[in-house]
Amino acid sequence: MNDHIHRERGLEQALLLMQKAGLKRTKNREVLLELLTCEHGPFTIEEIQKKLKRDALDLVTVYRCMQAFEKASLVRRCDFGDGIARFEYQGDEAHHHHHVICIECRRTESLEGCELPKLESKVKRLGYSSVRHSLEFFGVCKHCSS
Amino acid sequence: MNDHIHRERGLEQALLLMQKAGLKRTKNREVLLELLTCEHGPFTIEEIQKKLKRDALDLVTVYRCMQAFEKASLVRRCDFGDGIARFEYQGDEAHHHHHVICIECRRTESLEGCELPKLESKVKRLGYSSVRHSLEFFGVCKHCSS
DNA sequence: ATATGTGCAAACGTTTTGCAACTTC
DNA sequence: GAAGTTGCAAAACGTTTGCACATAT
Repeated sequence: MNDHIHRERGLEQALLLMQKAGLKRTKNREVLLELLTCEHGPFTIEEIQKKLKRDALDLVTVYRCMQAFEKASLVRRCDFGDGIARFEYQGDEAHHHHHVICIECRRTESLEGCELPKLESKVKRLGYSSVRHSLEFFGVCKHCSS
Repeated sequence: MNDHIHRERGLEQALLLMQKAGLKRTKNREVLLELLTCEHGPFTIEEIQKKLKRDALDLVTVYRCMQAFEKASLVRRCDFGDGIARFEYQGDEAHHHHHVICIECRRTESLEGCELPKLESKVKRLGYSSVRHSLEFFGVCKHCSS
């Protein structure tokens, strides 16, 4: 189906971006990028490893690949304030967005849109370069408050 | 001087709030609150302990007090994405604000103002309760970019 | 007198590092 | 064959927990 073809495209594109960044194409990285381009959520390192249990990647390998992917801007690191890093595929269009995190069950949703250019330019006026920001919402979701 | 008197006031008020929250007034907590009401920045646990070296608080004690203070809303926990918790005094007026963090030297500045009520209400419409958000800016500061 | 706070040591969970073997280009 | 990647074991890091002793109300 169309959907299936899109996924293949996404993966091929990711692999291309990866090689353009000087990273070698290995089986491990193929499997990792396949997962990340197909499933959306931000995942912890452990979640990623568990989802790939058939391929039995070492945890350390997942860590190192995520670091490499992050440096290559293939992946975005999300910090939800619980001391566990999460990663999310980030194609060529940056597609900047934020998340809502339930402080009880840690379920997450994506939030489209984000209008805070004022603060951003304030920061630049303060003399900072390479400015980026992270905005996360925390709350108790429907499932947990009932 | 006036400034000095203000500080005393701040500390007395903090101690009052602390006791109102059911926490006992101990020498350790006095010293901690004195530091937190006088100096502004968000501090890591280790920074706090080092600044109080004369009083030689155990690291664990600092951890536990900060937890207690956070629960009592005396202190705000800041997560700057480097896996190290930071704490900042937060008087009775919540005085909501954000920070700019230099991604090289970790120096921080406070940012007044914050207009993102739209996203906040979007989150509430999604069914979340007790919604809070954290917004942090990251960049390379003047000192580091030269 | 009771509940709360403290210091020390030891554990915890996530992440990083060292190194020898292996794979990609 | 040179550079980069992997798995394993071990370390590092910030943080939390258990427990006996001390202190505040």
